Amino acid sequence: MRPLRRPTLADVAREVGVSAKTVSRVLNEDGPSSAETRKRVLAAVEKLGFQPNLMARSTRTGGADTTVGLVVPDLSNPFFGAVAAGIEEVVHETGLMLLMGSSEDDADREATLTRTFMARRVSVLMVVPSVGADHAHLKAPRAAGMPVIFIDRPGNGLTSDTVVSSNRSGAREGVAHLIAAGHRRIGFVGDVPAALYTRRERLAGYRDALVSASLPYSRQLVTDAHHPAEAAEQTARLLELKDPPSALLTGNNFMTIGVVSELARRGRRDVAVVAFDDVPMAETLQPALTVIAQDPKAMGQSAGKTALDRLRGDRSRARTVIVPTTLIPRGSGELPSPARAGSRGRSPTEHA
Amino acid sequence: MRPLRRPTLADVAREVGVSAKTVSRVLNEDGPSSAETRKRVLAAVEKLGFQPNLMARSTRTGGADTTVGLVVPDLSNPFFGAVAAGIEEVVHETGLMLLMGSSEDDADREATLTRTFMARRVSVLMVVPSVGADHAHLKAPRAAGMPVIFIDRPGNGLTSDTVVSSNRSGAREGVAHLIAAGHRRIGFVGDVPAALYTRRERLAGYRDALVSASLPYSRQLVTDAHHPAEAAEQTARLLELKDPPSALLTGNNFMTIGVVSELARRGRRDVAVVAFDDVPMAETLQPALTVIAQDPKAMGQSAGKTALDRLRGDRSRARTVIVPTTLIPRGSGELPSPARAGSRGRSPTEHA
DNA sequence: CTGAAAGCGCTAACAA
DNA sequence: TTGTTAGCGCTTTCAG
Repeated sequence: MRPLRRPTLADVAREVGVSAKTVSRVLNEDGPSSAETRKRVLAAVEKLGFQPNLMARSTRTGGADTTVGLVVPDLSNPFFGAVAAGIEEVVHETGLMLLMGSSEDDADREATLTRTFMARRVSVLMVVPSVGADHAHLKAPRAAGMPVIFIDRPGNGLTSDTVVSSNRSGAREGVAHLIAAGHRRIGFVGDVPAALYTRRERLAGYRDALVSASLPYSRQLVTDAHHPAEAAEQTARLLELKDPPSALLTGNNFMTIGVVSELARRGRRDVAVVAFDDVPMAETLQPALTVIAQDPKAMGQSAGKTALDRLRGDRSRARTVIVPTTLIPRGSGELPSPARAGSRGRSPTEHA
Repeated sequence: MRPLRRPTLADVAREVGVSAKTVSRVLNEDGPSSAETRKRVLAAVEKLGFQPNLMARSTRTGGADTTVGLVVPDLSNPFFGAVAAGIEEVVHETGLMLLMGSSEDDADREATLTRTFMARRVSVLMVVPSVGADHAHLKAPRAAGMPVIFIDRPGNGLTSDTVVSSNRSGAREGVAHLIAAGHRRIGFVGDVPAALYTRRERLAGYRDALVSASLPYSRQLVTDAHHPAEAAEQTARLLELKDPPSALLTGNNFMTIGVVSELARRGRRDVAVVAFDDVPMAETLQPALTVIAQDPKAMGQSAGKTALDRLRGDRSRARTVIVPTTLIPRGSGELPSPARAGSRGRSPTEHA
C-alpha cells in the first residue's frame, strides 16, 4: 500500500517538474503563470488529490485563522442555533467558518474553550459568557487584533463589543400587558442562577412594570428553575400559594415549556401567561401563547457585521447593540384576572 | 504602543534565558525539567500572556487538527443542534472541538465546506449529505486516515460509516397507528426535494403500512413542502379534496409546525395527526400530538463514538448504525375516523 | 536536565 | 514567467 500521507505542494511540484513556488502561484493565483504550466499543475493536483494545508499556510502568512470561534452554553438550544445561523450568514461570504464549542454554562469550560480558540488563532472570538466567567485574559489578544464580541450577555472584566436583547424593556412591556388585562398578582418563573445577566434584566423589567402600576413586589412570586421540569414544579408551587398569581411571566424558552406544560396538565386555562422568547407553534396552543419574541438570528447577524467591521480595521470604541424584542399578543396574556371586576384593569375589549 | 504581535515560544525563552525547546518541554510536559526552570517558564508565560500556536504545532507534528468538521444543512434547525450536542458530548473528553458549517442543503456549498475542512486537516469529517452531493472525492482523504461519517442520510459514491434513524419502520409504525384507529385515507406531508433520503424512506414506510392493511396508495394524498408555510398550504389543499384524508403523517419537524398550525387555524380537531420527529410542548397541544420521536442526540453520540473508534485505529468495514425511533402516542393519532363505525378500526378505548 | 540544528508545508522577498 | 532562499512557530532528533 502507498504511504497514507496526504500529498504536499512539493509532491505536486515534483510530479509536474516545476518548483513548489510555481504550484503555489497557480493555486493562489498569486504571480503570473503560463497557461501551459497552469494546466499541468492543475492536472497534477487533480491526479494526486492534493489539498493545500491551510494550517501550514497560515503559519507562514502569520495571519489569523479563517475561523470565527463561538462559545455557547448549549448547542442544542435552538436560540443559540439561530444566533449561529445569523453569524454564519454574514461571515460566510468572507470565507470565514464557524468553530463552535459548548461551555455548558460553566466558567472553567468557557475559559478552556476560549484558550483553545486563541491557540488556534481564530480571527474573531464570540462568546456567550457563563456566570462567573472572567474575560480579562482576552484583553491582550484583543489588543493584538482579535475582535472579541459578547453575545446575549455582557462580558466581565473586559469592555468589548456586545450584542444583547432588550431584556429589561421587553419584560417590562410583557408585564405591563398583563397588568393592562387586570392582573395584580403576577409570578415570574426565571432561570437559575439568579446572577445570570438575562435573568437579572428580565426580573428588573418585571419590577419596573410593577412599580409603574404601583403594584407590590412579592418575593414569593419570583421563582427559579433550570430545566422545564423544574419550571413545571415551580409553577405548581406558585399555583398552590394561599394567594396565587393569576398570571405568569416566563424567563426563557425552556421555562416556557415547563410552565405551559404544567398549566395544560392542570387544565388551568385561566392563568395568563406571557413568555420570554418565542417558541414554535405558540399560536397553536390553547390559549395561543403571548410572547416577548427575541430575534436571535438578528443578534447573530449583528455580531457578524461588527466582526467584519473590526477585521476591516474599525478601531472605534466598543459598541453595544441592543436587539429589540417584540411583544406578540396571541391571547394567553389577555386572559382576564379573576379579580378584574374590582381591579383597575381596563376592559379586555380594549386589547382585542 | 507595543507591537501588536502575539508572543511566541522564542519570546518566552528569551525572557527566561533558556532555549525554546526548554519552554516547549515545560509546556507539553515532554522531557524532564527542573522545578526551578519550570517555575520561571510558567511565570514568563503568564507575564507575556503566551498562547502556543496550535497551527504551527500541527504543521510540525504532522498530525491532524484537533477538530471534528461537521456539515449540516441548517444551523438553526434544532434537530441538527441536538446532533451536534451529542457529538460534542462524546468527543469533548478527547480535546476535540466541533467545527460546523452550513451547506444550506446545497451540494456545491457542501463540497466547498468539505474541501475547506480537509484543507484544515480536521481529524474527522461528519456530513449530513445534501441532495445530489457526491462524496467520491473523500475517498483518498479517508484512506489517508480521516474518518468520514455520514449522519441522517447516507453518502453518495463512498461507502463509509453512517448513522441514520429508523425512518422507514418508524413511519410504518406511525401509519399503522392511524390505521388501527380506523383511518383509511391518510395523507403524507413530506419535505422536498422528493429525492431526499429521509423523505423517500418515510414515504416507503407509509406505503408499507398501507400495503399491510390492504389500503390503496393514492398519489393525491402525498404532498411536498419545504417551509412550515408551504406545509400549511398543502394541508389546506388536502383538506379541500373531494375525498379528503381523515389523518395526516408529517415528514419532519418543520412540516409538523405547518400542518398543526393549519389544522388549528381551521379548528379541525377531528383530523388525526402523527408527526415525524418530536417537537417541544407536543403534549400540550389540543389534541396532544402523537409523534414518531427521533433521537438526534443519540445519533450524534453514535457518530462521535464511531469517530473515536476510527481514530484509535479501528479499520473494520464501514458500519451503519440505525438509531431507533419511538412512537409516542399522545392523542392526536387516536382520533376516530369519521368512517370508523363501518371500518375495521378497533375501539378507541383500546388505545387510551 | 538542557540546547542546537533541522525540518513540517507553505509563502514572502528576492532574484533570474 | 519561473526559481531560490529564508523563515513562520513549533517540535523532533540528537548531542551535550
